[in-house]
Amino acid sequence: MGTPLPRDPIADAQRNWERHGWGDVAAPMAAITAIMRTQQILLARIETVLKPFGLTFARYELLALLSFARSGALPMNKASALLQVHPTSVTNAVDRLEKAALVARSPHPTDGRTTLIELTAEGRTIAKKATAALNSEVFGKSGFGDDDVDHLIRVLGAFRRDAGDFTEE
Amino acid sequence: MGTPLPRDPIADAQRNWERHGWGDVAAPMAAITAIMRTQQILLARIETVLKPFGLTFARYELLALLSFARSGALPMNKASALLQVHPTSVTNAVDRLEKAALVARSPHPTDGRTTLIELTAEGRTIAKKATAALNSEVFGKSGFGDDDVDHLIRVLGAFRRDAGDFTEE
DNA sequence: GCAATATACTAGGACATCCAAGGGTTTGGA
DNA sequence: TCCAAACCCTTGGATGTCCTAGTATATTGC
Repeated sequence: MGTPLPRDPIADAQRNWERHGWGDVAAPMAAITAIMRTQQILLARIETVLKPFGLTFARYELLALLSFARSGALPMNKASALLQVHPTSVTNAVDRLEKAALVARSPHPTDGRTTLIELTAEGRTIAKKATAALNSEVFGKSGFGDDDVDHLIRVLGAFRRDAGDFTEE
Repeated sequence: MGTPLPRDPIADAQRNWERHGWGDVAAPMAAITAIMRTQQILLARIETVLKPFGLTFARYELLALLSFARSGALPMNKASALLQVHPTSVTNAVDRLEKAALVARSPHPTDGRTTLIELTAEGRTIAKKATAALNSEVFGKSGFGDDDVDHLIRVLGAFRRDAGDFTEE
């Protein structure tokens, strides 16, 4: 946080790994560490853009997901699966979004265990505005070249598939 | 969390973006979302490997950093800068590592504002063992091909530089 | 049909991250 | 010299993530 470092700390770490005889895994270590740090930077940008809307990334993701659902509503367990987060994280996000009147809980018509989450009118409006802001301020200014974007999607997609996120494609 | 999805949720999101007329930023959105999810998967793997050592990734990073320091000690603000996290996060990590007797705080010899963090003998031992475990269980099995690793390092390195992480190189 | 198993959500706890503020130490300009 | 500004660390608060249990509802199998 703060001023730029004179040198890339991850490149330094990679050199340290090599110097200690772990040259065979130094590069993957550096790549993985770079992914962790890049995520941190991107998350900070996203949170900055969402803050004026009273949203965090976790809450925005849920809103965006709901806004694309055919019926406009989803069971919590479905949201948990699609967002790939723990069910309790969804409960947490829904609690806060409900308090902000952006979503509403309703009982599932046939399964008493299930709770449906539904966008309110205001939730839909906020979702649309927040998406527009993210598109113009973050996704539209990622700094990645088109080729790099394609490469990232392909490589990370294969990684996620191998990790068990999904099966097809 | 749990069973694989039948389809890639990020690819679905990308299609939704395109369907709503945001085709110009759909690909970067997908790439960024993939980075977020990949980080989540990698972090989970890392935490699993570190758990037997009583470490989290944040604490491990600090131990590893100290183990490469010439003097074996670093000021907290230096650690904060190199790890690229908020100073309070370092305070938090040091508190817990100190409680586990893996590091020790000591006053800076000439600057009364600064606190030095130093590895204990046990801290050094644990750091070495944890590094070996991560090397064999995570970095050595990343699933990324050599070319992909090089590409990630290069592309994410440029991104981090542009984001202001560091200057040279 | 009823008990055993499985599923869905929530409550409580451990950790991590950041921000805002506060108290102590140094530095630097008037 | 001396006080304001800058710097360093810690505390307290808000969020998010996960895990472990616990409660309620469904489904399955005998």
